[in-house]
Order: sequence, then C-alpha cells, then structure tokens
Amino acid sequence: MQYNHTEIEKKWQKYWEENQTFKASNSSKKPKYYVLDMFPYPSGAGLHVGHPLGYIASDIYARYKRHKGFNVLHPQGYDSFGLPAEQYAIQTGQHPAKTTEENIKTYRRQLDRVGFSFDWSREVRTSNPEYYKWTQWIFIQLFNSWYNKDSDKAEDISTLEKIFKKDGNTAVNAVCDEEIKSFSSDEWKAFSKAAQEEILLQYRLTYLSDTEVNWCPKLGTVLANDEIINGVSERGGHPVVRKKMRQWSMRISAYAQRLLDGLETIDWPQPLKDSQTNWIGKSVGAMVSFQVDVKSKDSASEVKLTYKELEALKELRANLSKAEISLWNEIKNKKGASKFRKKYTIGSFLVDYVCLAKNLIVEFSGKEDEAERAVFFNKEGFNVIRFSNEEVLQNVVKVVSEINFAIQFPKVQKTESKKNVTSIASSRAELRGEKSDKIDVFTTRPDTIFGVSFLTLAPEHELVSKITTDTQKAAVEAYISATAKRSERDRMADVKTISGAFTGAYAVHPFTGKQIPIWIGDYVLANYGTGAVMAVPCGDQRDYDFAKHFDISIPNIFEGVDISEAAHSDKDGTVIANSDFLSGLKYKKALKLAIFELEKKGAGYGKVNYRLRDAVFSRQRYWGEPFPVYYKDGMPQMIDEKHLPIVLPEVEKYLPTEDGKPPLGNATEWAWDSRAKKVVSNDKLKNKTVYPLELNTMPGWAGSSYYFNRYMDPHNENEIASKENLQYWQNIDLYIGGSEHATGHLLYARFWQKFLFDKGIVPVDEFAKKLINQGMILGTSAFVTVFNGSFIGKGNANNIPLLLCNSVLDIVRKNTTLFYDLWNKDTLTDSEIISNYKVEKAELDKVKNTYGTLLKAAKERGFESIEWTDKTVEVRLIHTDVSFVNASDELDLEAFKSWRTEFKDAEFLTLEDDSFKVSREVEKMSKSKYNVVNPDAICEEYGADSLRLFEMFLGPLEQAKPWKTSGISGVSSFLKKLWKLYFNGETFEVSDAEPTKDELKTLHKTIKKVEEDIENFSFNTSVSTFMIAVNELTALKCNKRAILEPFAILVSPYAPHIAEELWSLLGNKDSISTADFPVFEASHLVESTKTYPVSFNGKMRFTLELSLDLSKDEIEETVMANEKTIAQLSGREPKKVIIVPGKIINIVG
RNA sequence: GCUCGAGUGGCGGAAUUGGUAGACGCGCUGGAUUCAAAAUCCAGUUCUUUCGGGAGUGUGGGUUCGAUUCCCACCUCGAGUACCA
Repeated sequence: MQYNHTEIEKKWQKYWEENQTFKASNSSKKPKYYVLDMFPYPSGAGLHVGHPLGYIASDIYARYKRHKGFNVLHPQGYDSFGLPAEQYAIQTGQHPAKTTEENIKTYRRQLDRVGFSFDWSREVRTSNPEYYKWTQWIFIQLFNSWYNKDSDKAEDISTLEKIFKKDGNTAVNAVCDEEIKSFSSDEWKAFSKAAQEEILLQYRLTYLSDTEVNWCPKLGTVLANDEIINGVSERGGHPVVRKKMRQWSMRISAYAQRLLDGLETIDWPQPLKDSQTNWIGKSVGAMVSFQVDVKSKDSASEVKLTYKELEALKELRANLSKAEISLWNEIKNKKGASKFRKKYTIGSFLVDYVCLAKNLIVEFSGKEDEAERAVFFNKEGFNVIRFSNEEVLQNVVKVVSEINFAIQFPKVQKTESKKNVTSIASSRAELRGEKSDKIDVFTTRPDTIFGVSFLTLAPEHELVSKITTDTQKAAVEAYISATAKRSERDRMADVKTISGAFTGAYAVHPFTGKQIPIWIGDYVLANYGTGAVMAVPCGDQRDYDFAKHFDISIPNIFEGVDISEAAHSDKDGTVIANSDFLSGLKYKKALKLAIFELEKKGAGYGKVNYRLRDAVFSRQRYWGEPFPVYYKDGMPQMIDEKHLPIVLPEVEKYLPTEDGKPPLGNATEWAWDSRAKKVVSNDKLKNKTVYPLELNTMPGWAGSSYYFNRYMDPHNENEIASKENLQYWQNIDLYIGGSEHATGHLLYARFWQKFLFDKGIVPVDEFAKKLINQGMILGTSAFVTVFNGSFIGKGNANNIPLLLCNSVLDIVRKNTTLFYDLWNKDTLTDSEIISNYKVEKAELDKVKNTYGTLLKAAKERGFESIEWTDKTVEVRLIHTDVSFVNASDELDLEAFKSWRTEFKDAEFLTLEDDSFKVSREVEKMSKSKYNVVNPDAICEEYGADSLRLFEMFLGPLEQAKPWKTSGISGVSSFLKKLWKLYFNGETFEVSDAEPTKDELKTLHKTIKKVEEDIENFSFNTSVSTFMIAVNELTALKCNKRAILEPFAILVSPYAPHIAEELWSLLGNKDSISTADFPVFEASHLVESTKTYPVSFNGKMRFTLELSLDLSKDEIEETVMANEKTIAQLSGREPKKVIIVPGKIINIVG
C-alpha cells in the first residue's frame, strides 16, 4: 500500500476532533503541564510557513509530555482586536467583527491542516464580549487599587481611604502622581465627595491624566513612538503633533522594581531579559542642585531663591486657596500667547498669575507690598490687574472676562520703561524659564562631585537664554540655531562630533563654593532627566571629550589613576581622592556619604530613576475593548461588575467624529442609565440619571495580558477562572513566541499577573516559567534581471525588454566596458580582449558567446543597435514569484510571462541553451517580495507530517533561517521509507520475532537521542536521528514489531498522522497519544570493541578496531606493532604515546 | 557607540566536561530503471594532489599530546538599543 498522506491526515484529524483526543482535564492524578503559544492576530493574509514554526515546536513538546504521562494543557485562541480590521472597516464599511470572523475561519482551517493537538474547547477570542468582560473586570480591579510601598503590593483603595480618614495622607507611602498636596484627616473629611474622588484618582493603579501624546490629526488617532518615522506617521506620512489629552494610564511604574526582580526567577532568553531590564532602565544616584552664580550677572532683578525656598514655592503652587483654584481653573487652559503661569517669580516677587507674552500680571489684592510691586512691575513693562478674593468667589466669569479684555487690549506701556531696552530684554529672557536660576542635575555618580569642572545644559534648556551673558550671546545663539537645523535623527546619528558653546555664566559648587562654568552642548538631551548634567570629565568619556575639545580643566579625583588619555569610568576598586570628605573612600561608601552630605546641605537628595513610564491605556479607536466607565460631573465612575460586559456599540462610521472625538463618539446608543443599569440611547442623556460613557477603547495589549489564565477555565461566567483551576494549572510551563513582544506584551502581562497576584486572584506572580523565542523563517526571493540598455532602430517599438539569466548576468556585469567597445569598434582581436579587458583566457569563449547572444537577440528582433546609456550597463533586478522556480533555480518561462504580461514578448538571454536560472537572495517573507510560501500548498503536495518535520529540520528553533521548498523532498522521502518498513510490498506486515542486537541498538540509541533532543528543544537534530534510524533499519531489513511499535511512538510527536495510522495498523485501538514513551535501556548500547582513531601529533591518520577490555599498555603494544603506525613513524622514535581508553590514541614524535 | 548572538562545503546545518570536523538533508555529478519524463534505487561530492599525501571550522597569536570547542587581539555579519548623565 502506498503512503497516502492526504487520506491519512484527513482521517486522523477527523478522529482527533470527534474523540476530543486532546481535551485537557482540569483535574487529574497525572502531573500538569501547560504549553502555550502566543495566540495570533488573525490577519486577512492568512498563515505563511513562518507562522506555524513555533506552534509545531510547542505541539511536539506537548505531545511528548503526554507520552511522558503528563496532563497537558495546550490551548489556542485569537488576539482578535486590532488595527488592520479597523482600517479595513474604514475603507470598506465592513464591520470589523465580520472580517475578523472570516479571518479566524481561514486561520482555523489552516491550523487544522497542520494537525496540532490543541484543545480547541478552550478557545478564547479577545474580541468576544464573554472574554472582554474579564478584561473590563480587571480594569475595574486596577481602578479600585493603589500601590502601598510599605507592604510593597497593590491594595484595595478602601484601605487608603481608611488611612486618609484616620491620618490624612502625610504618612502614606504610595506610588502616586507627583505634586500631591498634603492634607490632614480633618481636611480629608471636610473635602467634598468630588474633591475626595479627585484625590483618590491620583493614587489609583489606573488613572486619568493629561498625557502628552503623538497626535496625528489626519488619521485622527494617537500613535505610538514606533509608528512615527521622521516626524510623520509611518502609514501615510501625515504630520504628527505633540498634544495633551486626557487619557487613562496604567501605573506600571509601581511595579518597576518587582518586574526587574522577577526576571531572576524565570527561565527566559537572556536577550529578552536584557531588553526588559534596559526598558525599565533603573539608575541609582542623586539629584543635585547647582545655584547659578549671581555675582557673574549685572542685573539687579535677580531671583535669589534658595533650594528650600524653591521647594516651598513648589508647594505654594500645589496648595492654592479656594479662590486661587477657582480662578486658575478658568485660565489654566489658555494656550499659546495667552498662556498663564501660576505662582511665578518676577524679579524677587512672587506673582499669582502671569501671562508672559502679553505682559499681564493678575494678582489678588491685599498684599502688604502692593505699592512696591506696582512700581517694579511697571518698570519691567507689565500691566497689573487685581481682584479680591470675594470678587473671584462670587463671580469668576466676570473676572475672567476682564482678564480676557486685558489680554486683547493691552495698555500702552509707559515710555520710561521702554528706555531701558536691554534691561527689559534680559528680564524677558529670565522670564522665559519656568524655574529660577538653579540648575538641577541627575547623576549616578554623586561620589565624583568634586570632579565637576563644568555643567552642560541641553541647548533647549529653559535657563539657557536667561543665564547667557551679553558677550557670549552671539556664540550661544549661533550654536542653538545650528543645532535646531539638524534633525533629531542627524543629531543622534552623529555622536562623534563634539560641539557646544559657553554661556558665560557660572554655577556654584555646592561643597567647594567654586565657580563652575556653564556650557551648552547637544550631547545632553533635553528630554531625559533634567536636561542638564554635571560634567565630571575624569570619570565620564563624553564629558572628557568635551573638556578636551574646549580646553576645560580635567581635575583628577581618582587615586593612582592615569587620565591623560581617557576618562576612568570604572567604579570597582577605585579610590576617590582630592575630594574633601570623600577622599580615600571607595565608590560605594563615597556614594552614600555624598548623598548624605547633599541632603544635609539641602543641595540634593538620593534618587532612583526608572526609565519605565506609566503606560497610556486609551486609544481613539473603535475595534477594542470599551471601558466600563461613565462620567458623572466629569468624574469617572466604574460600572458595577455585575453589569459587565459593556458591549462595543454599533457605529455608522469607524472614523473619529468631525469634532475630533474617538469613533465611539459616532455611536447613538452609548449612554449609561444608572438607574436601569444598562446602556441606553444618547437621547436619554437629558435625564438626570443617565451619563455619557467613555469614548476611548483599550489598547491591543489589554486582552493579551491575562489570556493564559483564562484558558484554565474559559467558560466560567462568574470568575476569571475558578480558584481550583488556577491552583491546579498555576502558570505556563513552556511559552513559545516571537521576540518582538519583549517590551510590549511580555512586560504588560507580567505587570498584570503581579497585580492579580497581589489581589489574591492568581496563585503565582510570574505567568510563564520558561519562554522560548522562535526565530523567523525567511523567504528565499527569486530575481530575474532586466537589461536596461534598450534596443533601438525599429519604429516605435524601442523597448523590448531583455531578461538576463543568473549566469549571464555576472558576465555582462564584469565585461561592460568590453561589450561597449565591441559594439562600437567591432574589430577587437582575442589577444586585445585578453590583455586590455582583463578577461581570463579560459573565460574568453564564454564572454564572446554572451556578447554574441546579446547581439543576436538585438538582430533577431530587427534592431540595428543597442542603446548604451553608459559604459556601465545598468541592470534592474525584479522579483519573480518563487512558485515559478524549481529546485534547481530554473524559471518556468511560460508561467512567468503570463504572470508579468509586460514581459510577454521579452527576450530571455541564456548561454548555450541552458535553462533560464534566477538569482536568489534571502529576505523577510512578504507578499510584495513574492517569496511567500503558503502551508496549505505544502500540506497539499507533501502532507502536514512533511511540513512539520521540515520546519523542524530547517535548523535550531531560536535561529532565523531561510525557507527553501526544494529541501522538503528529503523529509518527504524519509516518511515514505518509514512507511515501507511496516510493509512487505503492498501488504502491511510486521513480524513478532525477537529483534536482533543491531536492531535493538538502533532503537535505543534513537530513544536516547530523541528524548535528549526534545528536552533540549533541539528538534532539528532529532529529525536527522529519525532519518539515520530509518536508514539503518531499512538496511537491516527490520520488520519486527518489538522495534517498529516503539519507533512509531518516537516519531509521533513530530509526524502524528503517519504514526497514528501505523499504530492502528499494528492493532492498537486507542490513539497513539495515549501510549507511553519508550524507555531507554543502556544495556543495548554496550560495545565490546571500539574503533580507535589513531592520531600522530594530533592529526588523525587511520582507525584501528580494538577490544575495550584492553589495558592502556596492551593498547600501546598493539598500536606500536601495527604496520600503519610503523609506516607513519618511518623510523622515528615516538616521544610520547597518549592513550585515552575508549576515546583516542595519539602518538607524539 | 553600547549590549547580546553568530562566523564550519555550492546551500540549510551537525559535532563542544577539548579527543575521528563536515552527521542528516538539499543541490550537483555519474550510473541503473524508463520510449521518455517523473518517481525510485546505487555510487560519488571540503579543497588540493605527482594519488604517497598535504591543507582545512572568519584572521592572527596563545595554552595543550591534541582546539570548531578554552584564552587574548582583530575582522565581518546579524539582532536589540540609541548620547540614560
């Protein structure tokens, strides 16, 4: 009987489905094992052969574990919310749910064909309301939680309220918004409900805030950083602007340290751990404040605020009085030239509000020094308007309209103030900065503070214009404008060029009191840290280079270290010198002491900086999870969990609304009736108990951050999963997926898992014990070359394309000058060609032949000549579909011509009637490169078992490797040979005779190797082990049941269909998946002799079969007596003979 | 630049407590079968050679009886990251 993969595979796939063979039980006496693939986004393009790679590996492992007696959970589902379906909906009006459903059908059909052992009864889809009910539920849990740093875990928000009620917020150690005002318990109780809610929102693990986002007006949505290229959107190239929007954020920063610590406990690839570590970006150090030296400035109107006073000022800004808040709420949103600042220093005065662009100061009346202030402000060119507390409280609208009037119709400034133009100018410059003239820097090396010899500010730093002296002004401005001209990209790419400018100003060293020059330089980034660094040239290479370049002093503060050539950035073993109280100390101690002294002086404080930012959780999109949130008086309210899910509403259009609201703004049925507890029509918003629902949806990573838990109990309507199931399955034992999710999905999922763990919902705080990144399968693109010199001389038909095959291409390319000259002179002799054109003699005929063919092609077409654009022949490589190319790289010309009709009449240039060969190159698999291979086609032609074996055979799982369909014939014929072992001609026939020693040896060495390979995820090598075994068994003509039955089990994880078929032919009733894995017995591999390699000076010369019973001396004796040895030595006396029994013999001499 | 990974035939790749380099497969060459092709089977296939042998795992050194494997320096390629103070 012939091996018929189509029939067999269909039969067993049907069997598995009907018998629910791979359905996992939630309780079993067997140990559990959870194998998971990252679930796919069902795109419209379907699967290509690269996609199943990881699934095949995990499937082999899952099947292996079943054979090994585990209760295996191996589910699959779909990450079915996402942008492509939405984009398609915008273009075609098709509901994303519909296209998603269709795509899933395609995926399922393709997946089924490969014969995976998925437990489909547990399928989840993130876009199903029954599923996203739990996404919404987790969101509510996050909203109702805060992070207590003292217990180092998330706690219910009620515990926070209790503390507020009892002690206020001063003693709370929480992860929360910055700049929260402090209050006592009495104050808390006095706050309105709304005020309390506002405060709590600053502590919740998911919170609303005004976040600066990348807004693309044309696309009507927010873009992630990686969706922007060169300042425009990746798709469409539309401009992108920074815009503040009120959005939900996730307080992932609360978990920064635990996310780092957890990495130690999980078996994930090191590069992946590295990139998460990098992303979290922990740096330990200190904030240090440097005062700008006022003596170096001439202006009398300097702000002389100390660090403490500034801290106080910060507090003042945060703690506004009732009237102040009320007015601030009205004017804070003014933009552009009308922008107001609160509690701002003008000269040495602190004003309530100021609009700098309009020279307008707004103050509350009744200040003691009102007269003095008025004089100074007038002198500086400001208009001042004053209101009383009462005026503001009684009618804030009237106050605002007066302010608006003042903005629109500014009073003419007094002439006297215009006289002193420079004074005003310098004063204006001063006002541009929000901070006073104190420069904060973050440093990881406060221990090197005595090595500071200058400060560097980013050119964009707000203090730059303020502190620059008149003499340096021109230089600084020139530098800033030069920097501004360079794009961000140029600036980052060009790290080597050192550039900068001196501001002329000096700062004061917090300990020595010495003057430190302040420079600007573009090696300091405005958007990291404070945009300023304390430069320690002896300890930091960039500072060192800068100092060398500008001839700034480089004080050495390291004991016995030479810094004449480069900076010394080592920490370990370095002893600090020339550093006052730090001298003689090692790094660690110096660091601690420096921070201690800084804090004592009020000049700084210890700080741990994380690069990890809170994650924005709102998307202005349709096809995502709706929030279970409605707004009452502008405050977000959670919908009670018993009313979940809140189902995504229908909309007419999937685009943002005309007034810029997200797509859900188009929904007509999108309001929350708080009495009826359901979503109702927007018409009812007039009712007092009906409120607007949130219009944003959740991001793509929401649904994928916990799905692995849901698989444990996917149909549970009351819980995310039952306690028992969670307890039983715990977490993923083996997780396989791509490395591109390193800092997205895999970080967020760890975050949610830790949160759910804190809340006692899940039993473990890391969701995946082991993770493997499968490598990408690359396509092998095929190219034909279009010769760009055009044929001319016959009417209008000038552009008959000439296609060059691979072998001609090289000749044409190498000999362009020769061809050009041949064409024009036509009288070159062979010897001229050889000597003048560097043509190898052996190549001569080939070259001339090629030229002749080229010429013939032109003449045959009736053309007189070829137009040479240049001596350099230009050629153009175009992709051809890989399906037109056979294993020997030959192109099917007819198929190609009918595919690309513009080449219908083209000439195809080959040599000596060769077939037309394409050139090949390895590239990413993609539709546009015509190198996509569809697994369906492979299953059709070779079968799923061949596909599975071949994908594994390509190379190591983690490695990127090119796909070449031609290679599949190897595994395909292996399966045929395997099949033949069980057959005698046309009939199935196995013998019950005792197996021979050799047969047992083959079986058991295969068991050993395959078991080791699977445990090490080295699937490629076990495929070759199978091939070797089958070759050996074929040679032995083995048809013994005792060998072939266990062998079928060995093969079954890899090629399950054929294994099932053979298993049932062997007379077994149950699926082979229920069979135990064969047990390796070492006794079958014991040898009595060894074929020793005999080496001379380490080079193997011949082999010698010797008994393993021989002693070292006996071996030596035998070897030395051997005639080959004597021949090798040719009379020399060996210096030494090395004998490792059972391994090698090496003769030195 | 930094971090990590990798360099082995025409190609994918195998082999590392240091012990016969190139397993297995593709491709190629020759042969058998066939009217022919496909399929199948057999033999060969790192390079070089005066057929004895010699050289050989990116390059150059080192350790060792012995190095693809360990150490040092360098080169190339790939991935990630982007001046993180």
